[in-house]
Amino acid sequence: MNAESRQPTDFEMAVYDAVRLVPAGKVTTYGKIAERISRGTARSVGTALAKNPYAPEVPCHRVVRADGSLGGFYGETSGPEIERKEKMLVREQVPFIKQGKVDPVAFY
DNA sequence: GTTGTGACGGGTC
DNA sequence: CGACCCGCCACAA
Repeated sequence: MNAESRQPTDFEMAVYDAVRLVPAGKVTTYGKIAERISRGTARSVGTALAKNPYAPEVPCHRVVRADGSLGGFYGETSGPEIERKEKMLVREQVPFIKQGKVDPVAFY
């Protein structure tokens, strides 16, 4: 195994586990994940997902920011990956207020 | 133990 | 609306 890759910590495992519980057609926020696992905050959750070694096994694309913006995808805060993320959500019938913004009613 | 970084959140201007 | 600032927690060097 490469020295660059490391094993996920208990906190990160808890984050990935919580994200897996998010059903298709719904989204959740980084803060909600933090509250659900009762560990850390949106910051730490975002950092953990950024390293997400379980993608796409873990539907990290269903995790968005509290303001409805998509946040990031595959370590990219913007770019073609983000557009792909939005496409995936639309494909799962997730309601959008406008391009790049998810409807808060879809928050799980 | 200290410092810097990050896919955040809320508040202020 | 956007831009800016501060606080928050977890992690690596």
